[in-house]
Amino acid sequence: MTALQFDSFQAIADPSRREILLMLAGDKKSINAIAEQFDISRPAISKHIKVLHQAGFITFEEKGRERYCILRQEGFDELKEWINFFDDFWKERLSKLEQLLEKNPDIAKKKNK
Amino acid sequence: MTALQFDSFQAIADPSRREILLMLAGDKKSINAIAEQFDISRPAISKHIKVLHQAGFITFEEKGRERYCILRQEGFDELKEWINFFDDFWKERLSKLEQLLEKNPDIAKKKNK
DNA sequence: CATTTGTGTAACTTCAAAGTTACATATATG
DNA sequence: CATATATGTAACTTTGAAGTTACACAAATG
Repeated sequence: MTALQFDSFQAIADPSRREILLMLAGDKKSINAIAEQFDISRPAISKHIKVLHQAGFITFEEKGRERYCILRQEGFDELKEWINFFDDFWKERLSKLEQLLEKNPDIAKKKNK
Repeated sequence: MTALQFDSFQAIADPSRREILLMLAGDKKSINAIAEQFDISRPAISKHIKVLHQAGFITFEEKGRERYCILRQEGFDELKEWINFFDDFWKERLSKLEQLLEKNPDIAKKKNK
């Protein structure tokens, strides 16, 4: 893989990684516990975990030889802001339309050319 | 490319495609008008547009030989729901903590072991 | 009608993501 | 201490995403 750098958008592009995040919303889990739920090999999961960590979605809690993965709220911030931008865009567009209709109520009446 | 299928998560994983979406938030734009803003070739942009369309982020408005790209609100729904799921998760977690603190106000006091 | 313009796509190349197996290492356990 | 367990990682393979160039074609324009 040689993951140079993963931003949050790339990190969640992979279905397995999204699946892992969902699992961790239930509870923190060890790498092996996560790997058990998948058909792919344990090292493959290990790499996915690494990507999620680099992208800021999870932190670790070492417990002896086990490493527990824990969801990290801040990892979702970039995505949330991105979505919010477009959300605001739609809202603004709607309010502009409403203003327009308020001033020109006749626009609402369908005109055939 | 031979894009088999692109879900919305994969669609926004590419920086150029996110850039295109931002551009379209300003106004609808023809394929060429979009391509002009990028260093990559026009066919490359054409493919990105195709992906964004397949993923539901944009629609087209044909105008003679020009094809205008228009942002489509529904394209963002899947992402929004995904983010909302985790948002709710954090909120619920916070409210549970608050409930706990309300019943056991002494937990808040730092205890050294 | 000939030419220019806007776009789509096929064929190809390159590169990195995602998976694998094999091995290393640290901790836990009998 | 020997073994089992949990994990990381190097080396390698395969696949598909992203880019390119070349070409096709329909619509606009002189």
